[in-house]
Amino acid sequence: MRPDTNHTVGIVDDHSLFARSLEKLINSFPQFKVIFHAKNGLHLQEKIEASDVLPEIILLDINMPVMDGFETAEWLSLNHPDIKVLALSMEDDEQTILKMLRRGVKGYLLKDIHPEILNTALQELNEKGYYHSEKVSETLLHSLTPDEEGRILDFKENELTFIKLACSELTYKEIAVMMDLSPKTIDGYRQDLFKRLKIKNRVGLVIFALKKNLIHL
Amino acid sequence: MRPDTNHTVGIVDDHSLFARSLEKLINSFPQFKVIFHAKNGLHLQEKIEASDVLPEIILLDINMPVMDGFETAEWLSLNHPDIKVLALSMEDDEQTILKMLRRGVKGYLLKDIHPEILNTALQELNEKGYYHSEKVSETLLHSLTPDEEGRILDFKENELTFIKLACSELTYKEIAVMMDLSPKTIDGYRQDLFKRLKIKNRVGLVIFALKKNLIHL
DNA sequence: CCAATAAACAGGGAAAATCCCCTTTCCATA
DNA sequence: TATGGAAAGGGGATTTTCCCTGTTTATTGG
Repeated sequence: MRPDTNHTVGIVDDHSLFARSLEKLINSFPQFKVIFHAKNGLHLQEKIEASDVLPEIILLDINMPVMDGFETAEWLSLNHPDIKVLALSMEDDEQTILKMLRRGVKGYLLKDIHPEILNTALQELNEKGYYHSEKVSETLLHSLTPDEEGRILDFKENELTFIKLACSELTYKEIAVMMDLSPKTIDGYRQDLFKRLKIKNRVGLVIFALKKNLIHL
Repeated sequence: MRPDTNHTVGIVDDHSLFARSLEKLINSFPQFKVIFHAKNGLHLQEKIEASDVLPEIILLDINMPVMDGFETAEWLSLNHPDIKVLALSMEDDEQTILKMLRRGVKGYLLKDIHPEILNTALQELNEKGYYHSEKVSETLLHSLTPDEEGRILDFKENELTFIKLACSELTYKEIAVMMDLSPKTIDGYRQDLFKRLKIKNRVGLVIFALKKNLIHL
């Protein structure tokens, strides 16, 4: 751990006025310093690939043209998994939050930001590696309880991989090979999921997975 | 046709500053008058369902929290098909434009709006019932030519219905019944599409349909 | 520690659905 | 009349789906 000063922050936000005031706010915190702006995901990629000094934290707006927050978060988690992403967004609906969390985002803030909250969030991101507001924790909890149709959405790791693979043109046999399991085991997963999720066939599974953001197109 | 004055316009737009300047601009046109604002789709529903004097035209922002432009357009086309919707959006990518057009939007404007263009658009909406910028016409044309993978995306009506039904939990037999065709004909559609679209199975079709926005979740 | 229980994993077998290649019929229309 | 598309069909291979059984591997309570 290094001294608690001069942690670097990047901002990706479409609304330039808002972004600028954010920057001022952040720079007023002694430990943090904004090192760059980007107005969308593409712009961010360029900036990151150009410079060699990377920010430790990135504030990421979800609503952006060109390359939105979801795509950007995905790219960051793949290419720079060590950068902690704090998502900013107007929407506080469960789906959106889950979508971002699944893409490896480390924190989530609604956009009407109080200085103290932002400060707390940045602090916790640094110290604990994540920040969860009550709203987010609530969502996490909620996602583990039955959905509107009374289905349990708590999947085991293997089930989740199966679902993802089933949402492709792969055959069940091929899925079995990929997961290094017997085709019969795969069939077990399938049958169990169909029953639990009350779906009739593989198309149903694909649709379910998409609706619940278990997979992305 | 009634005299060319005082056509009513509704605005649905998140960015309140922008929306307000839009309103001023529109009210400066002699023939048009803004009768209400809504800050998102839900808000719009309430306003529409409350009042009985409906706008003839609605300017609809695509990027909105809570209930976005796509959903809103869908709702409007189902519940108020006679209201002409002019979509406003930052993004000018083909997919987005097509998505809105498929939802019955009558015109599409990029958001950096020149007063004359807006005026033209409103005029044409009233006179011809639609407004197409060069960009949109271009997109329409483009959508009928082969896609990135060299596939032809020009579907006949029956094929389109088949695709949509195939993206559900229905069986091919059931689809045949619904479309009042022999199962063998359906099988013909299936086989032909698989070949043309270079896909392996029904899941592939679902994914294709979603990517091309032929269906919505 | 051991038995009871649960779970993940694997198999057999059969019916249904999907997938594929090919032919025939019908009909519009150039 | 010829051409081409849409609809319908035959027949067979493959895959999916379903139900039931059995084995192995934790896990937990006594």
